[in-house]
Amino acid sequence: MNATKKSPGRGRPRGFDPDAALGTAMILFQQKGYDRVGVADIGRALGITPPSFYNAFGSKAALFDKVLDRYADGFGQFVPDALEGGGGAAEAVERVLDDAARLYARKDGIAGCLVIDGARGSCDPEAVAMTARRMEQSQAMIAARIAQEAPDRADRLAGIVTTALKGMSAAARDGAGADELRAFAEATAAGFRAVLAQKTSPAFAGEGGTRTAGG
Amino acid sequence: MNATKKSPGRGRPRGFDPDAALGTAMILFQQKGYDRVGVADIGRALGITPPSFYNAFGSKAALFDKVLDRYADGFGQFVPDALEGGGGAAEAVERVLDDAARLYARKDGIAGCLVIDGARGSCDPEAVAMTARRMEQSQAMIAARIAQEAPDRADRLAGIVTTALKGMSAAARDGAGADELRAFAEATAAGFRAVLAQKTSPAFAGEGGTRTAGG
DNA sequence: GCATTTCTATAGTCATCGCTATATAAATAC
DNA sequence: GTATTTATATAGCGATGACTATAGAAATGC
Repeated sequence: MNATKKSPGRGRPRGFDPDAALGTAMILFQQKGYDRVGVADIGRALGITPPSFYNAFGSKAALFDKVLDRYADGFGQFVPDALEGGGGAAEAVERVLDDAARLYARKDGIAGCLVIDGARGSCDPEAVAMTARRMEQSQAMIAARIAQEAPDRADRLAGIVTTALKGMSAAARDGAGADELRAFAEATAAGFRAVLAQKTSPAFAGEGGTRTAGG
Repeated sequence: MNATKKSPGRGRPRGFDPDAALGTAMILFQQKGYDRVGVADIGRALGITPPSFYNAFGSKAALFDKVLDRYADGFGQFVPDALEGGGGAAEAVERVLDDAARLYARKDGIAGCLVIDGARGSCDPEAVAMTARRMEQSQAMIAARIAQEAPDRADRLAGIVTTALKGMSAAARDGAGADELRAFAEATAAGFRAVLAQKTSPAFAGEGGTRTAGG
């Protein structure tokens, strides 16, 4: 069942380190996205051939799943860290956005968030579902923090934050620099603070906004 | 050179309408994204076979290019329309964001923006470049409007708007409803207004922000 | 040494996809 | 009518990608 198990002693030992391979694969997935990384690419980067790959990881999708776990425990940890940093919900959200601005900016060919954009538009529905599940978890964490101050609007307010993160991830992948991302984070944080301070807003009151709805 | 030309009279007439086919293809590309739409899918939807497809459009990428043009003249027209609607730059941007919130919400299986996400993560660099070019044009339009009030910060402020649009497009594709998108648009518009009102902000003053930069 | 276990390399399978070679059908020009 | 032009259908090409069948190499247990 469990792939990437440690070699227990008997049999020919592995010619590569599966744990280090996860890091290599993560870089590839972040640089190119799920579909554009082939098993042959990974094999070339690791110096192994397909049978070794499948013996260690089971499938490309299973490797991606493990990479996502590793990503959540490492790079993605900035979200819970920022949320738990003290202050009010507005300060917590501001930290999340500001950290994302710094972390999403391109560095060594890597930009944006693997969970948000690693499988966006992918032809493999399995990979898409894997990222979607993680994204829901992140949004739930953000909502839980906001719920401490605005329990009835927590989901809606958390949606604002995750939508902002998606925008920053896409913009970073499209070439936006750290300064540009920080400007967006600052604006969004200010907007979030304003919306949080409102008791209710037109957008929270159901369908009728200030403008007429078009076709 | 010019594909999708009108049949001038001589020769066997077309068994389908290339102009209507553009609309069908646009729907497919919006629903599934560039990579997940095969030439066979389009042929099936149009009731034609590959030779007819290639005779009419030249290639899948060329068809996508035409679809993007049609999209910009139709659906995408809301951006210049909203920008020219009068009022200040803040009001113009608010209209852009609010219209995007309404238009990006899922309807008949279509969500988000074809230019922003139609070829995101695609394996075909040609398709990616086509969307990137259009995105730059849209950002330039937004920047031109903002430059009427803040010429020295127009590009940076326009980047805030396009990043917000990318977030809304991604969120819509991920399942966000119109209400959720409108809440984000409202927050972003408020934040944009606040940043626009500032003479300068930390994010515009170069590298040093309010928080220490980490690795 | 010998059997067992595990990993590895070569080579290839199978499906998919963008695209095309060939021949045929349906229109106009004369 | 015949020639010309254009679009069509059948069938298949060439490349790619995920994955595997087979056999051989390198470790341990006895």
